[in-house]
Amino acid sequence: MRIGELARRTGVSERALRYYEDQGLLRPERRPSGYRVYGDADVAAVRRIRTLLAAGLSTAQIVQVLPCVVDDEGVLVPGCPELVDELVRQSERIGAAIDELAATRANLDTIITAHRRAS
DNA sequence: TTTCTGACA
DNA sequence: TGTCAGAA
Repeated sequence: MRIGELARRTGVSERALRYYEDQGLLRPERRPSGYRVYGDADVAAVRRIRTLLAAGLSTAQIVQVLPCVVDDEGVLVPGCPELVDELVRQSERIGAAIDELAATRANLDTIITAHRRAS
């Protein structure tokens, strides 16, 4: 199928699909016309890419992760142990970011409260 | 009509 | 990522 159909079947824009290729996430074949040709497997691949992206992984990480991830009714099961290691660190960084934001909000709320009481 | 590449009031 | 241009 060409990019238009893949876009419809995955709900991902053609622009994004070309971007994924630039990042090495997808490697469609090329027709002599230059048109990209995708296989049915790419529909699943795009879905995996989307969920990985939604999990906060960078395209660079996904390039390495993709080959070691296995299907399972929508849930992605990482196959490589090295990968799990990196994902754990990724999760820890998110946790740290959440803590920092919470602290920032606490400070902000203190200021807001002070303003209201002064008004 | 569809897709391609490159570029950005 | 959207979107527009200019070409195939």
